[in-house]
Amino acid sequence: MKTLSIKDIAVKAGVSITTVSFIINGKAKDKSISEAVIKKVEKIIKESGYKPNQIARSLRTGHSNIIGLIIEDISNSFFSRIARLIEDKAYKKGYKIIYSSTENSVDKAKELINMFKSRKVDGYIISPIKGIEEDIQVLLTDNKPVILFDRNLSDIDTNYVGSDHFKASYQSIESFIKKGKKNIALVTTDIDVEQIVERLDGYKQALIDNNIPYHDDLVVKIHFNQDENETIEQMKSLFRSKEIDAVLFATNYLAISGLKALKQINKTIGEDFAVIAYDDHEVFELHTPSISAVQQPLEEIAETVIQLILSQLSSKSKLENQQVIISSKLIER
Amino acid sequence: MKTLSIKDIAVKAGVSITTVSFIINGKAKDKSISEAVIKKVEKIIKESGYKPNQIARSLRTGHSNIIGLIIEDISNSFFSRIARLIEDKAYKKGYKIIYSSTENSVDKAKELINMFKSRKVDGYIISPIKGIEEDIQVLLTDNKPVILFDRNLSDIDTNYVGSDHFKASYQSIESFIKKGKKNIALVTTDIDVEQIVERLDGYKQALIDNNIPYHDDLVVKIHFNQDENETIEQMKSLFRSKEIDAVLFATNYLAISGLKALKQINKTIGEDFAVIAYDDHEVFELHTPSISAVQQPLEEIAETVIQLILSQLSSKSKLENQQVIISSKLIER
DNA sequence: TTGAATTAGTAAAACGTTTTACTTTAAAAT
DNA sequence: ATTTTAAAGTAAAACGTTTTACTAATTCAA
Repeated sequence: MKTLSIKDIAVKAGVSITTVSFIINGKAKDKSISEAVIKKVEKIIKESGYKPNQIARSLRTGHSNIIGLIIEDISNSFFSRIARLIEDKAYKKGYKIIYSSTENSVDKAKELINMFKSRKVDGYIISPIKGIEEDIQVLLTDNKPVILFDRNLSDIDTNYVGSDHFKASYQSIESFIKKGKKNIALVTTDIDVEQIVERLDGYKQALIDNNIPYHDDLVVKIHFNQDENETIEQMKSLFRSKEIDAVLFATNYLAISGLKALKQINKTIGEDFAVIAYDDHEVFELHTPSISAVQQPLEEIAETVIQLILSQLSSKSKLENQQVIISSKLIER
Repeated sequence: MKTLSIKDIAVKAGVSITTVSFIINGKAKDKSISEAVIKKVEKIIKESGYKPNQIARSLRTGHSNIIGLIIEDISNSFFSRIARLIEDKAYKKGYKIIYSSTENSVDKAKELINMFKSRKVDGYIISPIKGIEEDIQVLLTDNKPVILFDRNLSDIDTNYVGSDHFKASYQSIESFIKKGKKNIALVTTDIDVEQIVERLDGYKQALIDNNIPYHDDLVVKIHFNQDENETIEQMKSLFRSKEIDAVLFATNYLAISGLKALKQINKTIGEDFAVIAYDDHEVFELHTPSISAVQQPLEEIAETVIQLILSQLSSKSKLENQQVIISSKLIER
């Protein structure tokens, strides 16, 4: 069964393609198509189950009602939750989301942007990595709405939604210090993205402000994408060799690996060993003892992102760029 | 800056559009375009950064190199992990994935199928729900490759990849029985999908085969999409009111809620109260005590799905439908 | 009663590709 | 010296829409 085209409908209704198109797009009134014709055509459309070919439509109009979402890794719960929220909200406004993971590869990120571009997505929501500034700039000069989230790119002047990573990190370390911790470690990753750097800066600054010397060897940078077992080994050696009494994990998956490491060396979390994870995760609430975590307000972030992009999409004139910083919450458990 | 079209390239190179098209599509040799022209055109393409408009391409060719993936909920780690694996593998073969969540709504699922259809995706990977049989059948009569996974639809004759839910459930219950458990509960959901039904059947059959009477009130069906707190309350009343010594959770998110419930009523898992979760999750490994789980072989499932769909896509003739059942593993912790 | 305005609708161009069927020139075969 | 074949390339149709500019018929105004 050949799929129906607008032409088939036109023929069946005995009117022109133009007329059908006007009716489909709600412009019938405007273009003075009679009520009778409208009814007749609509009936035929309903009965036949005709659905306009969006590809043809996009080719003609230049837009797609699709928003591209580029994230680091959909299997990371932070991103998958954000993605779900964004998808939900976009869907309600008639937009679809295509998403794809960069896995922190600059090449893949560039490729994704190109793919989205050649598929004529209407806007971009990107959790960016360094090295794609140029590509994003091209989108901007092309007048495409771009919203960065989670991480900012300082060289790029566009919209950004994120939380205050510096502050959250700073406060986490301060909470350790208030509890009398002295040897506070930071386990982070080696990827060079603003949000990770800020977490490191917050760590450093909190130490300095509290007259605790900063020791390079208390900061472990785990190679992104490395095998988890290796990560666990690295952490075990950190936890064993140093007199650490507290550790901040800069991402939730690092914290999870960290918990595994601690379990393996039978080190218990408690009075003399405190832990905070960045980005909450179900594991932390259920862990015994439960684990404190920096909780980013996912719902708010998603809401802001989608609201920003939709207002860009609907406004004909270029809106002013906005930087929205939403506070994180330290959930002490 | 207007975006470049194939025509711009043709003009710049002083050749016809046809020639450029042949070169782009690697048909230059075939169509006897001289080496010199090929080189020249390729150089211009490289320098100008021209990327073919995929929309126009799709309109003309009728395919998109996009595979649609329809799942229940991307924020569920089972699905997000599968999605990531599928995306990865598809990507390597030059296919992109568009995914979207149904949230177990028949209407949304139908809408998604329609959206994918009107966007001319080349194939469909669907974790289906009851009520969309007709829509899937339409895809099939339309000769589109469809792979169902995780759950099968018995009315539909197409490809399916999944694990043996009946068996895994059966074995889980048997393992309880071997440990001397007598009052074994099942916490499941009320959604009417084959995979959930099979888990219930496995539970029942294992009891029967071991001469343990089946009690209706040991099976709790949690309403899908209901607020988690309500779920937790329901579970608390189950765990408190009955003399239960073991419980199988039919999904990982139910198990997580269950663990929260247990924590709230201070019931500890151990000698006289055993737990198994269906679908593994990081929580279970790290929980104290760690929680046994039925582990579906995600990698294998993803691999099989993608391999099936790719072979369908590349073969001109209709291939025979395959039902691939991959065994799950009960991880005893 | 004529010209203007309104109503109801349509023909055809355009979006950017791919692909079929064709042309022209040169080389090879007879 | 003619015909055949091969090499190198191109014109134009087609994919399914949207949209602009148009026509024809009717009504209205003066």
